[in-house]
Amino acid sequence: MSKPKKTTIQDIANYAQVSVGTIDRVIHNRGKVSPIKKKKIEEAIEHLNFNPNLLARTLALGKQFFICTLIPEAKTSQNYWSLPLRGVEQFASNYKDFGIEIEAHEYSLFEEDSFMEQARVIAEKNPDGVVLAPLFEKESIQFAQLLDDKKIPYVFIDANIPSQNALTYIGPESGTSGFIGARLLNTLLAPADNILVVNMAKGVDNSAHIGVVENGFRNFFKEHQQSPDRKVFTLTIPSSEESDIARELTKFYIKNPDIKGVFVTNSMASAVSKFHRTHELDIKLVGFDLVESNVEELKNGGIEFLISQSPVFQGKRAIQTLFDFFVYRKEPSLVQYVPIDVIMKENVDYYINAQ
Amino acid sequence: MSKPKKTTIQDIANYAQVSVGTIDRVIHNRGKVSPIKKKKIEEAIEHLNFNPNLLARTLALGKQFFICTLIPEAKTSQNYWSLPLRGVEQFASNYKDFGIEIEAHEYSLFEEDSFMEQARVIAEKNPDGVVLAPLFEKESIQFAQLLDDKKIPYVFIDANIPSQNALTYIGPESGTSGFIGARLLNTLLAPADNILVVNMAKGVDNSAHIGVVENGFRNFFKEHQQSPDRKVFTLTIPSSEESDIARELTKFYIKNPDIKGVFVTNSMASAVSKFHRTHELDIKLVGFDLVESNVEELKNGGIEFLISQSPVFQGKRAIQTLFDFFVYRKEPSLVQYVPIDVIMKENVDYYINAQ
DNA sequence: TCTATATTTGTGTGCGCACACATTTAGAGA
DNA sequence: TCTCTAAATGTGTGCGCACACAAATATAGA
Repeated sequence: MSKPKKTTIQDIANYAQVSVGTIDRVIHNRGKVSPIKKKKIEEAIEHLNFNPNLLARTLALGKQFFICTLIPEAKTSQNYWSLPLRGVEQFASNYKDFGIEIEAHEYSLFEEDSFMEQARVIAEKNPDGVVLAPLFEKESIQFAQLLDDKKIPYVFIDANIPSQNALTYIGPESGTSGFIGARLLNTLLAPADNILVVNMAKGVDNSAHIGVVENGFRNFFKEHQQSPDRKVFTLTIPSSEESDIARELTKFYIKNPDIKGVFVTNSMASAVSKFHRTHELDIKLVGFDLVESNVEELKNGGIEFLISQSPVFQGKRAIQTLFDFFVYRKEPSLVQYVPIDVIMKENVDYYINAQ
Repeated sequence: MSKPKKTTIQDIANYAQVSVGTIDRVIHNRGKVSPIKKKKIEEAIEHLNFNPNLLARTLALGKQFFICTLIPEAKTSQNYWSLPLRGVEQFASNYKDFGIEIEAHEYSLFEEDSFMEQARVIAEKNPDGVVLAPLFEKESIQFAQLLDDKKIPYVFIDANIPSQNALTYIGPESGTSGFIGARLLNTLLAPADNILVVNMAKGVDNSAHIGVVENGFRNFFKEHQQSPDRKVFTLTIPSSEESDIARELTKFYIKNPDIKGVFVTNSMASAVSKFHRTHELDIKLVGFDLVESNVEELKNGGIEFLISQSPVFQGKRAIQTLFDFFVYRKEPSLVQYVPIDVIMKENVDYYINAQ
């Protein structure tokens, strides 16, 4: 086996004729070093292509990084929000010897208070970093500012609030998700078929990104010539209970019996699909996220396409970004868009297995 | 910051009242240890939940892992085969301090000899592991058996030869790729539209996986009711030169002017697209791989869908599998299918950026 | 010129583990 | 009971680095 021995601090010391202590000083910019030796050392580093061994460094430092996550609760492993968490844990377990410690906190998507409470708990713990899914806009801004004050770096995942000072945003470009949804639905429909967009949110006002998705969806139809007969409706349901959804859909479809395609802007498309099947409605459906119930409906044909936004990857990347920031002092780019996957019956299993 | 100190060998030593040397013996199963102490130590390990610190272990061992890759040449960074290589290098650079060393070897997709020659070179170097894209079936089997003899573990990527003893196969389930291609093309066409499958290979006989893709494609139409008027043709072109392709297509389209959709089973869909555009043919096109020329045609509308098989991920995973095998003695599963991504104009940029 | 004090540089220890080697203990033979 | 050897266990060193502390050198003040 070829052994191209890595160059070590000691090699630099020999080459530059100084002791390792001095080298340490120039590497970390601490203490005083005479300009002459400093230059000599820098040359040696350059010449011998020295890169500190991260293992040895980490071992010597013995630092611990304590990171808290604050994302919606995932009651079962099939829930969407278990996926980013899985990514987080995957990375953390790979790097546990580097001293990464994760503490997961959850909030309810339907209770702003639960968000605030967990935010407070986290703030008291003074973590080294925070991973945040800022789905409640107002409360998230408050929390972000608190973290700013405490100089605790945080990253947003899944939804972005560009006005804040997050280290980075990792997630989809929401508008494009909507746009792609429109494109997919459009391939399934005749030119004049009517379309319905279904939003589910307690108050869309405090979850701006849903609006962004719908805008993206509508933009597709603005950009592409449409039959003047086609209409695109919106229905907002302030709940994600199946019974509520069924009631609102019934009400809507009675008034508008000619809907041929539906786009659901959150991960509850399965509820709509079940309604369609129950009432034997032949309506094409496009939704979001590979949660179990959606996958089931995808496989039985109730949903045509699901859009997935690399949830596991988001979690993984979030921790990695913080890790690189702590260990390498690497400043991430402000926005890290993730792949927007198009999932259908035929490729769904590969996604589930690969995560 | 909370500091849940990891338990170390020394902790075990104190708890079990033995020296670290003895613990080392039971952990690595070397030397003799009295049953009594052995049991005590095992209990301590269990009780204190001891996991050896991988950093310290790696540092102490100072081992180097030398891995060779043998995949088709990528003349430019835009070539498909630069992507798995990128994955390989990404992983290797992340883990360089763990002693991973990569040497990349290439062969020409049109010269079996170049494959054999590089195989020989690699064999002489006695690497610790090999990553192989076995696109020439006969030669790959030869090489695989040579590696078997030398007890050098190897992994297949992108294409599989199940009869061999590869540590694992990492890549798509090729049949499904074809099936998905069919599904996508089908959504774009009217029920009776005729379809053409284009293969490009010097000899399809020595590249079995192309046949598998086409079979998958045709299976879709067997499984789904078709108009009896629809015909699915196959055209095999023994070259990937644009001029050859144009000539063969001309010949074919003159005889069969009613083709409405084309499926190209390798990464050369762009050549077909250019032909279509030149001759103002309105034919829907589905192909493989995010190579630059394909992306261009995708964006200008000449290609409707591209199927991508996580090329970067494949490379990354290949090295990771070998690494885990060496370091943790982890036996991978025989087959690791990767996601089959559906790419269209709207989401293509996110893929390119995310890799 | 000789202290007293900055300034600059060098040395030693530990991080957690693997491994060679030293030391102790148990068992066999006389 | 004593010696000799094998079995069992303990100790010391190094991996490459960070950091506290010790040592050496330069500078200023008298």
